[in-house]
Amino acid sequence: MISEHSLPTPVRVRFAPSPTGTLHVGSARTALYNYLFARHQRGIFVLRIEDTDAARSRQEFERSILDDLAWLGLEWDEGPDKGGDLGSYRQSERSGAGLYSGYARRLMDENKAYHCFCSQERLEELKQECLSRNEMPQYDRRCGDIPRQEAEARLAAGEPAAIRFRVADGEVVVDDLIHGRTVFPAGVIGDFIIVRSDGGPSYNFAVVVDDIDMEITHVIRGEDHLTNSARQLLVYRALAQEPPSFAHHSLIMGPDGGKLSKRHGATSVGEFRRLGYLPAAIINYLALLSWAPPSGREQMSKAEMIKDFEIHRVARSPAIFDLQKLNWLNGLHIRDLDGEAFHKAITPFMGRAAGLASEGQLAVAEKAVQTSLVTLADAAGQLAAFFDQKPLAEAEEAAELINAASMRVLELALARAAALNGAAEFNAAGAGEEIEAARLMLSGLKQECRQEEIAPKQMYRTFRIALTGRASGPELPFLLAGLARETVRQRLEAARDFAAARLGSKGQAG
RNA sequence: GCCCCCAUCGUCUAGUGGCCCAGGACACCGCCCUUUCAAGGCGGCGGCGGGGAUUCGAAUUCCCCUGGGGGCACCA
Repeated sequence: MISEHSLPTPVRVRFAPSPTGTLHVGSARTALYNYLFARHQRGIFVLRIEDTDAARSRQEFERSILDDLAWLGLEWDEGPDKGGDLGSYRQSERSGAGLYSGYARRLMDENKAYHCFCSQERLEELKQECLSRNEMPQYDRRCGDIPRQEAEARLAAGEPAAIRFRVADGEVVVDDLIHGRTVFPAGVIGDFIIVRSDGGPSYNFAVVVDDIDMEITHVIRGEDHLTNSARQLLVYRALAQEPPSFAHHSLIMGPDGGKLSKRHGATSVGEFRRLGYLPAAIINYLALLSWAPPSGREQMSKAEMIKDFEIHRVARSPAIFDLQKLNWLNGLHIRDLDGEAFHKAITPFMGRAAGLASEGQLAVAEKAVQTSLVTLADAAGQLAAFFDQKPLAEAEEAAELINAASMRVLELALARAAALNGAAEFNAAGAGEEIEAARLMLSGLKQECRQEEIAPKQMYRTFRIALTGRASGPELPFLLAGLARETVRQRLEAARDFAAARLGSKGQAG
């Protein structure tokens, strides 16, 4: 038994997205598992861009994928923007440098690959034939026995040709770190293309060459690649190279059990970012989607995940994406942020509040919402009380102000409000003290009301409605500290006058 | 259709033959705390897909069925 610590080769893993779209949460999870595995083993995490599909690849997608990965905190050690000793990390550049052709020539020379001149149309017919015979579609090897000289001649004459890998009979065993041993009969695989007729390497070929050149030791990717792994294993064998270890994790499903797609809501990292999710919560949730540490802990920091992550503990079955649990974790991580970090995180979501408010007011508002947010984007709604007072005449709740007790509360409150500092008069550093002062003022007022036999509940409710025109919102001490002293006075007076007017007319009518 | 993978509460999971008439978390419901809404605390509801076999004993091993997922490109 060899212990992990005595493994001679340093672990090298890679995340290899193709820049044909933005970073999906499924891909992000693949990246995360690679990252956690690498960091746990003190290995190297490589980022490689698989852009051999020139028609679909776009520069802007590459940039956005890099952005999202960085935002998630999955730093890579080698990559297209960072460089590294083992070559270019963009397949298009590697192809341009001729890195694949040498390997392809070698396979040709050893008769392990051959030129295929079949047309797209013939291939399509072949597929339909197989299907109609209830067989797994595969190439019939028509070009497999064309003599080398004849092939060269046709090539020289300008006939387009792809290069196919000759799949030998037998079986292919994928030894998987998560699934264990799975066996594919080679017969069902069929000779696959390794070099397209345009000269570019196909996926299954480029990946193997890159992984060899980049000395990748472990390939961690989604289960949708299981059959690709079988093909790639064949290429390693043909090239007489030691293959890496494989691990295929399950895929993420939508709530209805089907493939996770846009109709289920947000699916890309960028969308979650804009919706107000914290990167810490996203990677925490994604990790939990099919992995659990021995401790059973749910909320974890990145460092804790790195410490505990072990690939063999990743579950084998598909996992359904559960937004509610992500929401729960997001709330926990928001609450865990210290003042400065929360300020940084929430600022982009403060909307017009940021421009409207003083530094002191902003500081109070932030303290007021941090304990109750699910997403950062929820802040705007919760902050409305600070900035949009519903006119009392329009507020249904204002009816509760029209009675003697409420009037009395407003009088007493008005008398004490003068002693308060409003947020216009202090800065962020003083926010805590002012909130405390507001708390004190409220408890004094409560005592006073008690003596006059007014229930605290009524006092608080009256106060709240008078200040905001609403029955719910941030805690009163925050509201009091967060509004300018002058605003507090005006609103209390307006409420008193409002109530007095209705009470008076009511009296006259009766 | 063929090949491969998977199968514990609604959801994510713990569980590697006896510690499990199955534990935790989210969600849901109730109670408590409380100036509102949250948060927090406490409690409740709820599951080993079915059938065989092995065994003194099976969620755990094997087989079959069923169900779900993935793959079957000159896409990655």
